[in-house]
Amino acid sequence: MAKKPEIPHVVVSRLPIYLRALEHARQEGLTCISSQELGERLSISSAQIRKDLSMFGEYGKQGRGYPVDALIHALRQHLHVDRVWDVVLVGVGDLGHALARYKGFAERGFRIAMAFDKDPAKIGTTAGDLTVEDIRLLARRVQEAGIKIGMIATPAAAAQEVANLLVFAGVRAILNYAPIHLTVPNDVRVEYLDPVIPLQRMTYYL
Amino acid sequence: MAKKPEIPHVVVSRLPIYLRALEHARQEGLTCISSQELGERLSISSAQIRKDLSMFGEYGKQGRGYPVDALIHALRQHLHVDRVWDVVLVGVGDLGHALARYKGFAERGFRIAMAFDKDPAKIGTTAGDLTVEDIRLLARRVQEAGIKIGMIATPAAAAQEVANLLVFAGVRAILNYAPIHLTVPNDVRVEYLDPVIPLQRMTYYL
DNA sequence: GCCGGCTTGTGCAAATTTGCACAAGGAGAC
DNA sequence: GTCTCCTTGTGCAAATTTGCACAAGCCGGC
Repeated sequence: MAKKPEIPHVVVSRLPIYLRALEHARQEGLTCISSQELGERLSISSAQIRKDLSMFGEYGKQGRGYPVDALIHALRQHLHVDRVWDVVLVGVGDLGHALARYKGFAERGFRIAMAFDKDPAKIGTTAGDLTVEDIRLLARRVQEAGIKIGMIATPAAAAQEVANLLVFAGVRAILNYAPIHLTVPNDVRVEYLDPVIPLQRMTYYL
Repeated sequence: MAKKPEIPHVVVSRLPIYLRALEHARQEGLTCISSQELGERLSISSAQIRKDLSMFGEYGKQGRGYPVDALIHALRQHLHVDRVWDVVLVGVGDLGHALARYKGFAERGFRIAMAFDKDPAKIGTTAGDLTVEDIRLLARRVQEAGIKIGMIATPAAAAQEVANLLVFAGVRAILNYAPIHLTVPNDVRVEYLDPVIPLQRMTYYL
């Protein structure tokens, strides 16, 4: 299943956006949606959407558009979110707490299964419905649970070290809230969510 | 000052990343850094970095690299973060609180100047060092203060309405944490920070 | 002053990504 | 059944983005 060569990453990166929009459309009661309608909702050209979706199969019906339910199902399969992924959270400050309590993860296929911190004052306290554990236990706990996804919500100074630990524990995908670039092995993916970066991208145009 | 035609957005979008890395380098005491060194730190090719930077002027010195201080200064100017931007926060739930208390904004040129919510139970309470105000006062307050940047941390259902309100109040750049695409006029920029999107981008490869 | 070692800035080519435009095909009206 | 309307999937061309490779240039050592 060599996927990278087949599907360019730009396309993959748009799929979750399509999925989210389709789920909104379904909630509105739509059963079928055209690439044009979807494109207008997302400010993406309809040709782009058709070409992207055609890489995974012919889900559309000429004259009607795409059946919403079937397409949601197909996208979930391709994105591997037709299951629930356990996630490990590291760093339980303000942001970590907000993440632990955020309902949006569970609704869309992710479950924060464990939370770690290195501050003794935090260990043993609760975050959402989790008990914060000692980061020294992370490797074993994550390994045993087979968790593949980590979220880093620590200060920048600790982030690289935490990343190393996560990789060591078997994590293959990291969502990094800390404002720093992480260096990881090639087979580990990182996505960044430093809020200042998008702000600075916008001020360029102001 | 027609900037869009001159500098492609892909380039602009990398500048804040460079800036952040340069600030880290400076903290380490580096006064000069080569495109290769910077590229290795960011997993970006050195040619890419040289080409990006060359669009703004010739800051580099052959044989040595780029002077860190001068380049930071120049990037800040081009990104318009050589000043402090006031930001208005809408939605003071868990996430909104975390944002209001986050120190990283102030350190890098942004100040959350006001916070609004529509829940009467929250209005008047504090978030960080702000007092939460009634969203019905938003338009006037934001307009008077001349605030151009907004952050939306409300549930998805309210986000579009809030965006409309912000635009009406004169906001020209929106950072949207709600998991929904926003439709705004062409001269308004939006950046998205729904954490589930990057997670789903990564599970494709797991 | 001259030489060797690095690094920049950039012309050019390759690769990737987007968008146009249309043949093919399904659905409903009558 | 036939006709009309609408939308998909895609070949091809255009536009954008990346990367190579090298001349030009600065620095420190001798």
